[in-house]
Amino acid sequence: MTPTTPFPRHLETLLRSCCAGHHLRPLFARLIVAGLVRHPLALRRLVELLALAANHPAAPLLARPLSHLYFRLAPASTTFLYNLLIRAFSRSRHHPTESLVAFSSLLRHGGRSLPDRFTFPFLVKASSNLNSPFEGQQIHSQVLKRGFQSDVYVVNTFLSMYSSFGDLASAQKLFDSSSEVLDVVSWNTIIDGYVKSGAVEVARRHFDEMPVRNEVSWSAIISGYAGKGELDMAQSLFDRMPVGRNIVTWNSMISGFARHGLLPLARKLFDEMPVRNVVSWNSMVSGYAMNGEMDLAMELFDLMPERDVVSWSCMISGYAQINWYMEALQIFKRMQLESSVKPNEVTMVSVLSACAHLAALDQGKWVHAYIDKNHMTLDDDYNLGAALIDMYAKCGSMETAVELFHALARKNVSSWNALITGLAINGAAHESLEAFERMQRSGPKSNGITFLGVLTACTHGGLVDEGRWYFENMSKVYGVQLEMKHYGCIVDLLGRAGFLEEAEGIVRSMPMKPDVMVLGALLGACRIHRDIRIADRIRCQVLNLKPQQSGCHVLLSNIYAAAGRWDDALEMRSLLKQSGIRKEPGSSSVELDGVVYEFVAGDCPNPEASTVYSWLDEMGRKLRSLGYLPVTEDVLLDLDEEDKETCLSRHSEKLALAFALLRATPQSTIRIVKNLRICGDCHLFIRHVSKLYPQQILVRDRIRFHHFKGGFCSCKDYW
DNA sequence: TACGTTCTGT
Repeated sequence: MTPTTPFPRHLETLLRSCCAGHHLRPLFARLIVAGLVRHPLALRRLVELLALAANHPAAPLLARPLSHLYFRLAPASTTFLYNLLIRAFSRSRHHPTESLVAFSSLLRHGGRSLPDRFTFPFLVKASSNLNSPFEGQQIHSQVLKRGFQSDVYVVNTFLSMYSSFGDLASAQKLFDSSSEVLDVVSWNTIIDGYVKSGAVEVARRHFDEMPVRNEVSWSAIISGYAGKGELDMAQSLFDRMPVGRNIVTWNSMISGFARHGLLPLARKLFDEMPVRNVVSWNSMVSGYAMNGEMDLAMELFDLMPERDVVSWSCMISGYAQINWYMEALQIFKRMQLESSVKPNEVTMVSVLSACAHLAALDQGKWVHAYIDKNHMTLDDDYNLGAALIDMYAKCGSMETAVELFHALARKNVSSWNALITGLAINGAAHESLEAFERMQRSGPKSNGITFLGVLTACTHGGLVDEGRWYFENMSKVYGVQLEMKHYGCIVDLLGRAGFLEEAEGIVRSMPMKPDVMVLGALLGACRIHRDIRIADRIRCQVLNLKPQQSGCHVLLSNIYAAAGRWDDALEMRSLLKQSGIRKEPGSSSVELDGVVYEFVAGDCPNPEASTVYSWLDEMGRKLRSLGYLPVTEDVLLDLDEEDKETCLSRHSEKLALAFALLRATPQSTIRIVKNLRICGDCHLFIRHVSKLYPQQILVRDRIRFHHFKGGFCSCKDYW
């Protein structure tokens, strides 16, 4: 069949007008019936359509059957068509593997068609997307067999591939053995490879040695120094660039300054630069966001002439990082309402994290549906799967989280970690440890975060011996290095269980200086067990901490207050005041019909206030007649008993509970999230309330979950 | 068809 074979006009029109959607299959059927499916015109258009299909939302459904259909026709096709196909799939987020399948089909069935110099770059792109060094090496050996070693395009392609895998040894080997053909792109590629793997000095040696430099060489080495925080060096290279500085070098400098907290310098460059693009704006906005300066970030964001998905993601993750989760979700909402920019995987990870922290299950489910509808993959490098598991776990829907985990095609460390941690915070300590053991047998190697989950499980289950064992064997048996956070966990575990001296011993023998979390865990234990001696002993260390985090000072003050040492308590408070730090106010949130409502202690938003207060008062009376006695010993102000009770009855979690119960249907589950730890009285109160109401009540505090039902709590009153 | 800048979290 040749291009001159007549092709019916109506089929040709159909072929041209067909777009990569569901019409492809019927079109195929008609071509087969007409005996024209191998016609060069049909094949060419077919591959173009496949190329479209590869990025089409329906691609996961279409791409595979279509490509298989295509392979049946393979003997008739040319290298050119194969390359089109390979390129189509190499760009596909969903099926980069199909590229490799197409390649091996070309090798097997290509007949006289052989891979050419254009075949390999696409293949390499696919294998980089797959993060598959093995396939990459296979392809490289094919290249060597077919004598492309003197083609500089092909060489550069593989240099870039090895660099992207972080395999600088192979890259360097190829570089050295290709010295005849190297061009400036080869040099730039290997320089960037070293920069990306953190070896700026090696990159610099190549940079100094290279015969000819272009703008890209300069921006690569500058971004190397800027990214590492060697900003003086970056600046001096930037100042003496012989070829014209371009936007990319300016942007590298801005982001270098910004990500190392030198915001005024970054801003100065940003203001001075002659032309800005969206990346310049994003670098500046993300600099502010990364450093917690969300007001400035927002100010600039609002001024942006155009915003892309990165701009929006910066703002969302920025708010999430300073724990302003409601604001993060609001920005996401704004993104959907006022822009045509589509969220990507990174956006979704940040949004899910915000939903998780707010226990905003309805919104989390919406995001899940969106991810499915847009065929985002759950097991890629962004760990969307882990983010979803984490979201469901933190919303108390552990069953869904577990189902999701099992449904994941590829499970990596993050997915296992999300499962283990999820089970741990939901009080399923044994299941969590079982999951960990399964992971050892048949899963990926565990990392530091895995052990945070394991130790958390032990803490919440009161499994002191197990916790000790895992802590002691973490590095010996599992080869995972102990970090500050693990010390925090073990101190919490031992302290909570009453082994305060042992916990204190660990704090004293730590190889690093204990941080807020570690000392806070010990102080928390002192508070639970009313141990004022240890609190006194570590008081100095606490006061030496950077005062930014008020948590420890507040805890100390509370410990003194609980022991009746009001003077010491006041001293702590005034210390806090002097340094201008404010205690993080207790707040709780609850989601109803997809809307998150937030409550601060003693302050219920109108118009519900009076109903909420009278419900609480009435409930307090009712419960007291059923045996509930307010736990006033945790009230840390110097008040008389009655005032203490009033103070308790306005705690934020009680306000949220009242608000939710007043509106909820009997079938609903009430999810309350508190930013601090639930207090003893609220815990007791809610346990009693759960006897009177059919709804399942979940309270997630800073530490863990409490599932209340029928007068009991899943934590068995141990927390 | 190959090289440089911006966004994830546990």
